[in-house]
Amino acid sequence: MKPSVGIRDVAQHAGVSNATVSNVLNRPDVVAPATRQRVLAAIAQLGFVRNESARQLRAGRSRVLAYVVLDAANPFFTDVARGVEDAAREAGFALFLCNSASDDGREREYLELLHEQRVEGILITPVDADSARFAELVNRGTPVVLVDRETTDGTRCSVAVDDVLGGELAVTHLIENGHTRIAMVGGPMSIQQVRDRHEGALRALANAGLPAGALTVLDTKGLQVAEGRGAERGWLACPPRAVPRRRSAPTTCSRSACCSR
Amino acid sequence: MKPSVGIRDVAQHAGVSNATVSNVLNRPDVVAPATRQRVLAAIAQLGFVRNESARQLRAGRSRVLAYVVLDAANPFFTDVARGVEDAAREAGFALFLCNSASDDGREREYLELLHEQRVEGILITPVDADSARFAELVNRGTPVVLVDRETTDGTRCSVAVDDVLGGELAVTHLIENGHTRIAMVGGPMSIQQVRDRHEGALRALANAGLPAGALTVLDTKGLQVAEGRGAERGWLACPPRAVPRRRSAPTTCSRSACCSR
DNA sequence: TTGTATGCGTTATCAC
DNA sequence: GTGATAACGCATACAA
Repeated sequence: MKPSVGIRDVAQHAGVSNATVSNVLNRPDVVAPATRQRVLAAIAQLGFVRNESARQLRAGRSRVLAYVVLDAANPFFTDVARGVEDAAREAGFALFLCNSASDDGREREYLELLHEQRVEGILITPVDADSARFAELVNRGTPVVLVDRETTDGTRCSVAVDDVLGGELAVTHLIENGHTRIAMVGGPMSIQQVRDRHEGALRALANAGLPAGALTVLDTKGLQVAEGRGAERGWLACPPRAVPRRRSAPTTCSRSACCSR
Repeated sequence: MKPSVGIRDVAQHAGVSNATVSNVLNRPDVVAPATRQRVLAAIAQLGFVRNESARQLRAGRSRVLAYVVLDAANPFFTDVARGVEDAAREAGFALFLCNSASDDGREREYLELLHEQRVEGILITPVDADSARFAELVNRGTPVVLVDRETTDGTRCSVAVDDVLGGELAVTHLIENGHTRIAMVGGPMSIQQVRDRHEGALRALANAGLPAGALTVLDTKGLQVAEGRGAERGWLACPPRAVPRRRSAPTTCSRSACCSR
């Protein structure tokens, strides 16, 4: 266990000042190529690793985002997480995943932790979208985005799949292929997303001038009667790939009807 | 966006010194109940949230662990993650989940980030268990535990399911119930875990004095031929519940043969 | 029991 | 292009 090598050690080893080392770390272009090489060599040789705590304390920023998922075992959320991660990476941010496991206490603890860590932003699929907790964070200056959830007053940032549009697209597709007797398999209707898809399906029928009776709804009550882990966790196997982008232009998901979340 | 309220603001608002505030935060027992209440009130009123960067910089510790999973969408890993999280919580640590997505580059980036963050310990199911990366971390003083993987020289810490024992238990169970013609459905044999289970199955037969021929192996080549997301991700649906504890006393998993990882 | 003073490792502002 | 130096916010001896 090496006695933590700092920026000063590197500086000394390279025969420069600590400021120069900091510069090759943060603004490599401002330091002479020769010295830069020397410093980089010293860094490699000493195995220096920048202390983020100190950096963050001084610099203010953290280059870290967090996504608090409702259930790390739900494929929907892991898919979204994957997309979030990709986007974060591209923007030069790292992503920490936290699993509230649908537990309000855990969620609170994680948000507190993330707040203390001063992460740059938080994505969350909350246990309760209307929780007062988010206001505090936002007031402190930490952006919070609700994922696949909305506050009832619609006052907070959120991204979500447009399930109405999803249902509409699916049924429109069938209609365009000449089908006139269509079944919607899904449920239970107590789930907002399922209701939305149903609404979309009906809208598609209306658009095509078909009677509402053309749609047979098969309520699977999936979440209640299915057995095994899936049911326990509140989902059934399904492979949606689309990841929501922003509120104003929701991504459509042609398979939206397959996933409970 | 409030102008970040610090420990000094709290102190002033409570009419005490910053040291006292720090004490009620870290050693509440050492400060007089009256002042403690006053400080706590000030904290609540001002909405003070301790800056972990500063705390960590000064204190050295971070109270954060990390688990780098190979595939956040694989139920096996989410199950393990859940167990890790529970244990971490109980010990007063928070857990950050990172998803390498079986990508060596991502894994490297996350380890670097975690190193910079000076997390207290790292659990990881690595892309390559023999990677030289772990030595660096361990040298620096960050404990690293391999999950469900081992180095070929067995030199590094690891926790893993004892698949040999799993296979043995499963087949022994069948034998004890009077079965003599047994089939093992699983594969491909190129996977270490599958081979281990097979070995365990054979051992069970031997123990019972049955010929090896009593076991029919049905190699499903699951990971290669299965279609859809599961295959893509390298797993098939399965519900193991057991979580490995420590190396010396591996948890048995009666369903171990159902999950590829 | 509480206050004063110092330093953690880094970044940023200046002179040089 | 580079070096000295002052914060950042908190924890902790040590003094009061």
